[in-house]
Amino acid sequence: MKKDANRITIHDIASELGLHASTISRALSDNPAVSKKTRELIKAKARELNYRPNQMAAALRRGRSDMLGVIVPAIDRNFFASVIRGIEEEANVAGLHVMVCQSYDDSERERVLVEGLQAMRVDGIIISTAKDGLNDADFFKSISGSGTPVQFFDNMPAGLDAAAVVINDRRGAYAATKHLIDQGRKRIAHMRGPQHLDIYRERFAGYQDALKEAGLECSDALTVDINSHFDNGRKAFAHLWSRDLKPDAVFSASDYSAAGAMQSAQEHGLSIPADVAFVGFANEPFTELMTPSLSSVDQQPLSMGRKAARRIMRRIKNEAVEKERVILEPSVIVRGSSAS
Amino acid sequence: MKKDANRITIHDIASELGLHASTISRALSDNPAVSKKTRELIKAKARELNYRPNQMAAALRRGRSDMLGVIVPAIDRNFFASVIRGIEEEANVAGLHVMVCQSYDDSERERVLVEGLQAMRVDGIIISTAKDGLNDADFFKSISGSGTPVQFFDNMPAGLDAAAVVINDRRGAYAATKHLIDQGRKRIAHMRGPQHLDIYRERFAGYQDALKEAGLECSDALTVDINSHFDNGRKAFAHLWSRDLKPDAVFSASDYSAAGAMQSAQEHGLSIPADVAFVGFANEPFTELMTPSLSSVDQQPLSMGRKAARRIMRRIKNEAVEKERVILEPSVIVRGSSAS
DNA sequence: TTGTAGGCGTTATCAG
DNA sequence: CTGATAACGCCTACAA
Repeated sequence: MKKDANRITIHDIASELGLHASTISRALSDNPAVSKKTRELIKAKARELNYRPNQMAAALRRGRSDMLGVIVPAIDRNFFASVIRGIEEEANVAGLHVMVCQSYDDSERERVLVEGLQAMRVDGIIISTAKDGLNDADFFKSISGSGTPVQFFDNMPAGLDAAAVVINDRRGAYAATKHLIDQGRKRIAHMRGPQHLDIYRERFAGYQDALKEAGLECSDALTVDINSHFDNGRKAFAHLWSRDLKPDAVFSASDYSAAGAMQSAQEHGLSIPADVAFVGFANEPFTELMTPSLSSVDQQPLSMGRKAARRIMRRIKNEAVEKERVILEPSVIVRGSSAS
Repeated sequence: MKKDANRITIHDIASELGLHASTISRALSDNPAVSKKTRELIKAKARELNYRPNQMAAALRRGRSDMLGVIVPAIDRNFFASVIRGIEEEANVAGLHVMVCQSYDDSERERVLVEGLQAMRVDGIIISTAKDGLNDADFFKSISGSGTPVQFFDNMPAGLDAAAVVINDRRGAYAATKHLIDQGRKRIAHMRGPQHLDIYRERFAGYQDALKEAGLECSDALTVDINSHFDNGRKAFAHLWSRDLKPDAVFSASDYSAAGAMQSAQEHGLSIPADVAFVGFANEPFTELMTPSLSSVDQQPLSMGRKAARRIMRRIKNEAVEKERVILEPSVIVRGSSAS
């Protein structure tokens, strides 16, 4: 019975060839000090024995793991999946592995994940923090002070001066609202995300910017709170529509809520976009599949992931602490829900 | 300047307390041999120094990493995201970490990922294989013969006798088709996935089963090949509709293709489900958001993930090689696209 | 060009 | 109950 490949070490190869383990190590890492002949001999034997280098041992010895940890609230949101794809693209060419973890928007779990990744000695952590409002800037300060570089993207704890790649949420919201104004809408409602989070406060502010600029009223009666879920958006629209001041357009800080709202509007017998126009946020793929298709704000997730990866990889190499924020510009994708 | 938490070891704690490293190790792993007093002292000091155990060193020493590797084609398909959630639920209670990787349906990349996970000495690999038809049963045989337990789910290389959790694709397809027949449909088309993959052959077979049972013809003119993408589904329907024999129902092996097909049907001025009814496969969340909402076959992804995790964890503990297949029963979710 | 030795941070086994 | 020691598999000065 052949020995398990997992258990085969450079020593096994060494003894089979009458060489020393250090030579094997050198040959396998293409150290020019070893002669071409023996190197090829060694590589052939390694293949024959189905040898797999033990990454943990190597990592322990070298002091780095060549692993990047990524923490996102949930991988089934296309935004996060795309960011991860961007990260992987960059990391893979640099020979780094990517460990993806989900916080499920639970800050407690998030802490456990961060500590777990640190325990694995990942070379760096890329994270969009949980949106339950319970995460703690101090915790992240202590982490980045602890030797593991942390790179934020999208969402991050308020009041933290750290490396981040974000989009200009305010401008995105402004542009979305402006687009609705340009379509002649006068009573534009906003379904806004949790206001304890920067990104949603910014989106609310951008919405207000556009209204003010156009001299439109910015009434509480046109604002409703949502939590990014479909059913919630449905209820939010019903709520909005039950008030005296009926909107002729809705800008939602979330595609999911916008989708729910659209469905509710249709159930109210409203025609879209004639009676009410809709714009969402995140440009999830399903927005294209709806009838009518849902306009949305694109957040450049791929580019966000690539930039985040590049930046943290630079920091890993330089040991430098670069704290700037990279700010990407979003764009409004106009579809059937807001244009005839 | 405080030492980086990442660099703090049990030796640092030991010297600060005038104890030996082995005592620290025991205390931190709650070994009852150490006195309550010193244990608490040690734990306090560990917290104070912000100590993080080095998982790699521990893994190296113990011979296991407490990590599970998961490889899926893409994480942004809700089916896979849900399976992963199921896996995480089970793994986390057992104290295992989950490393998620994406093959992007590229068998070459998949091999690299498998080897990478082996190099990390993950305790086991859970995988749904790439659908490019280039994966190699022999490769996986050699892997599972190499000491790393491999647990398949959903898709796997043909002709491989290995542990797997799958759904009864044939029954799912049968039930979906039967549902359409029960709605009085006579010319039911099938948009079928790549026939080099077991799962899609099974779905095709289930479709044929239902037709035969009902005495309906199973014509080539009602079959069209798809690749699970939206645009492709669109073209597929246009193609189908350009033929002489027009279908009055479509069963698609993929939700994405079904969605594209529905859009194409609407562009042809057809009314759904009156003129043509649709049923997809996978029960992606967007199916509910469409107008009309798309009927689909649910694959029990959560349960699939949980079962896969439980089974591989059993194998890891027992060192036993259990090769049975677990087969889950799918169910048809009837929505507006196929019922009035 | 190859061999030797030491150590990365833990844990398991022996002693004491 | 605690201390000493060796080993997990690899890498890297340094020596030969």
